[in-house]
Amino acid sequence: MAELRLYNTLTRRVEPFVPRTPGRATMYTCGPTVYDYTHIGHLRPALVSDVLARWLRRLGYSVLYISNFTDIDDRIIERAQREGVGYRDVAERYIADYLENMRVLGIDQVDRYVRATDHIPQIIRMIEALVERGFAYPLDGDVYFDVTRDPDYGKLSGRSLDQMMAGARVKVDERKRNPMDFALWKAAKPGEPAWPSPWGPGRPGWHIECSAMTLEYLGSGLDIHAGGDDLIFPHHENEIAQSECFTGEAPFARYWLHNAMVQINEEKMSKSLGNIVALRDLVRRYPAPVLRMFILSTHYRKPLNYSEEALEEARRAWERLANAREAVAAALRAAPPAGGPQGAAGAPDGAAPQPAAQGAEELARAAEEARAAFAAAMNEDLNTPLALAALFDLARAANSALVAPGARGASPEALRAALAAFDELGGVLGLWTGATAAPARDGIADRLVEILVRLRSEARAARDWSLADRIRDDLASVGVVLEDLPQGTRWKWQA
RNA sequence: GGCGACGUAGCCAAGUGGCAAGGCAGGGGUCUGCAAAACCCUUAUUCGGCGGUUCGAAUCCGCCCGUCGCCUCCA
Repeated sequence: MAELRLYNTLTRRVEPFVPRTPGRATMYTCGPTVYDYTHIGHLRPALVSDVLARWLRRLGYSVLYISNFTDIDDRIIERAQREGVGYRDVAERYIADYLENMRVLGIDQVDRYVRATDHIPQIIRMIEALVERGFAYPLDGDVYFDVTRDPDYGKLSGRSLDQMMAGARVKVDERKRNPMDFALWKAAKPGEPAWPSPWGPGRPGWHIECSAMTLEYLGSGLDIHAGGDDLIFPHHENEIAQSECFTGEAPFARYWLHNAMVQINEEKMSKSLGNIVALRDLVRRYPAPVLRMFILSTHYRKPLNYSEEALEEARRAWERLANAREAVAAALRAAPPAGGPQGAAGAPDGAAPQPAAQGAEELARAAEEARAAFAAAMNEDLNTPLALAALFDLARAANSALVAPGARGASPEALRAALAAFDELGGVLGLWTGATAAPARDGIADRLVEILVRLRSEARAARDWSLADRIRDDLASVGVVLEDLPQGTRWKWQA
């Protein structure tokens, strides 16, 4: 199998993934600052990392994946003061919102979520060491990192200190040694949450918590550090500077992965622009796989424009895959035991050596080709749009086999191979989480639908088309879709 | 002003030197009581524009046009 290759922001190239320790992969993905509801922009890095972790695990890596919440920050404090509640209340509220959205979306690869405020001692120790070694300096209760002490400063974002100074558009704090020095520790103003420190009561600066937590759990030289590309500068640049100066080792992280922004009306979606689409609203309107499909339909390093039309298109595209998968599963359920043990759907190795029909061989081969194409796409910098194309090709092959003349297109063996490919490949992308095209197995609503479907079948048998159509239309109005097949009527809930 | 990314059919989107994947939408056909789903055929002589390199470029180089992002909190 071809090796995994990833685009590394640090080198600006796609390069082979060679982990620090063979067979093991460590990941850290920057999570949100929790001061407002999670929006679709936050979903992209979380989902890309989720799929990356799934793929690494499928490739056989032992993965340790950490993500974080920045739960102390100026905006959290502002919000808490505005609402008259504690900063912790604000953070907890939005952490809960984030986690609930991740749960619904099947984003479940993170081994451990960590919080800045749970690592204050580590952060303080790190700052102390940086001060002792002359990389940082206290100033009126703050502590700043001296960027001129890091000769490599700017290597991630590809800019030099000179350029930054020249292009600086911010009014500089005159007290700092250099305009680009950034805060490691911020002194508390009266009434603000604070932790005791050698420099007086205060709180961590924005970047230090990620360095402290990354080093705490994954150590220096971790494999993959990911996040949105708006974090390249200053957040990740500063993480690198403070971490490498602290440990004396480089690289702090071997591969830096950055996803492009989610846009809306060709403009970045962000809280400051006030154009966010909250996930909590979106997940009520679209099944998880559709939302995953929407994100994964564009390569992670290209901007993704959000629109209702794009979401509807993703819904239809996903339905095509789900329909094909369900058709294969249904055919397998209806298939004769075929000499294999118990021959039920999903029965392992029912390898009865029977001469496969021509079409069946084609389907089995299509399943193999889908696996190969999918793997090749994923290995080439997580090319999920191309990986999806492999699934669409499989869907066409499966559908064709199922309508082949004489029904000779699909042996149980071939069907099992196709279903396994659908499940495994689609599973890497999380396309079968939550809602499926298959009717649920229980629930009073389902049973009532089944009663109506049976009544309609009787009406059809009696050639009472007006009654049959009325039942179908009425069911459609409550979200039930009917399909009359030669074998009988199939129904499902509208995705 | 500095740094960077991108510009492929009606729309979305792969493809980074050898005759332009896939999806959605559209058109024609098959199947169906009708519909849905599905299948078959069809929809870019052309890849923002202009030059250049090459036997050959969407793919490499230069310039131009356009869009977006970062440089300040941001996934």
